[in-house]
Amino acid sequence: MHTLLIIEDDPAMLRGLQDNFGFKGYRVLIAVDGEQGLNLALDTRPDLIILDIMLPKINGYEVCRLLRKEKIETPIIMLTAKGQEADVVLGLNIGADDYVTKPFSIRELIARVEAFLRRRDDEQPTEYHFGDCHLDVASRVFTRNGQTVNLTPREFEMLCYFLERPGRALTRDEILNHVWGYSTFVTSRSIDRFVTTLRNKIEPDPHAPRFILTVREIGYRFQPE
Amino acid sequence: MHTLLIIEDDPAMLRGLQDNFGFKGYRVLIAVDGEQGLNLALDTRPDLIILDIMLPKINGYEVCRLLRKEKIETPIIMLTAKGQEADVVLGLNIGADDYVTKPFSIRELIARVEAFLRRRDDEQPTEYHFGDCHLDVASRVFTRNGQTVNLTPREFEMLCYFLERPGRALTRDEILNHVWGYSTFVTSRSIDRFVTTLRNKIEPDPHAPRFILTVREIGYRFQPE
DNA sequence: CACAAGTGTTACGGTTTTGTTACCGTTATA
DNA sequence: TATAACGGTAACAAAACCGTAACACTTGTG
Repeated sequence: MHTLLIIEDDPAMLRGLQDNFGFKGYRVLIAVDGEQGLNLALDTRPDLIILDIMLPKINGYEVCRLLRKEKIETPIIMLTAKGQEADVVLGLNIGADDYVTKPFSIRELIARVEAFLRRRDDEQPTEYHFGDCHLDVASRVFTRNGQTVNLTPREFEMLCYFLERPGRALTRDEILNHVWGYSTFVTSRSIDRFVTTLRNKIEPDPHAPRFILTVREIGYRFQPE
Repeated sequence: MHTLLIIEDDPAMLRGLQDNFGFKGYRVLIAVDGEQGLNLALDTRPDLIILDIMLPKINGYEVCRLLRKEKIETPIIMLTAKGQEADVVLGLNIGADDYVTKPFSIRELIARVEAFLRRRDDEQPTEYHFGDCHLDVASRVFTRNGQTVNLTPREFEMLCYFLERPGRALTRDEILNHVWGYSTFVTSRSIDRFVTTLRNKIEPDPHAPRFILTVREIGYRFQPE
């Protein structure tokens, strides 16, 4: 499931977008001003951001610029009012990926959103290989040496999360947020436990891990081949 | 040959559409108000619906919504007058597949219609085999070992849905949306119940399922051979 | 009307999964 | 080397999850 962040202060517009995308099966997060939007984007790392330009507190351009400054590369579609063509150019320079001019057809917006996500999905494969392991996200099947090995839901999510970010040290907080969700009260020690069980299932030698490496004081890092 | 249903009250427009699509070799059904259109759609199950928004008796939005509520997944292309779009369409979860804004070029409309029909034809096989089972979608007949076995409507829809997406883990929400429709309040536990009865009808050993596999926390997966 | 078939909910029970805790070895630091 | 912080892991209790039988409700039919 994809997560969208919509940053928009007009209640009617917001409601419409929220309903339509919700109906389409997206998880929709909303923010009604720039500051809130910025924080939410940083915390939750949505798959795509729909960003109005006219916003209280921090305007859309600024939000966009700050996000890019933080190396957030999430696709951003900006909503511009009619006649702001010059702004469009500005927006694209700032790092937005696309813009849609109000009033727009919801179909068109949905089409563009889906185009981005499809592209992203193509880039982010639904299959991963490492060692003698193979993980198919769509069918949720994990095999090792051709034998399917059962991963529990948590284990599966965690492995996916690692595989999506190979080579990066992931903090326990990041892992918690992505695997457990944004509002749990789970101890970070639980992560360690799951890492152990995961290692038992995927590592050639679980006591001398080769794929899931510990980063002391930080968390873990998935090291491809 | 494909059947089109055109729901449109303006005689001139209707005439034009009817002629053009007739000329292109489609079977064209027409309705001049929402009520008639709705009934015709339910009775005849056309391959695609062209639906005007401004209609006597029941307006286009409502027709669209009611059709979706009845789990009719026929592609619907809506004809909107200029300026009707953003606000109204945004606020409603109507479920149309495409919009064309009047005035439009008939060529464009034809192109879109054909795009939908082509896509649909590519996607939809009408027969499936697995194990000693055979399902014929068109005639709605299911046989096992040559013996026809009665599937209830719900069971049938669900099996079809599984067969259309072999090997993929389907979430309960996806199943609900496709088998029960988009606006029901059916508990996802009901899915489980139907899976049980389906398994009893199609599995060699219902207690150790081979085709309909459980994907914990997610839903089910149909595993071909 | 009685009856049968289909559908959706509920509740029970077995199984799996999950989160915490405690104990222990390892590592960084003074 | 002593100490403290940190991560690995076994064990356990609680929770979540799914299969399924039982029941109630609706609808269609003779």
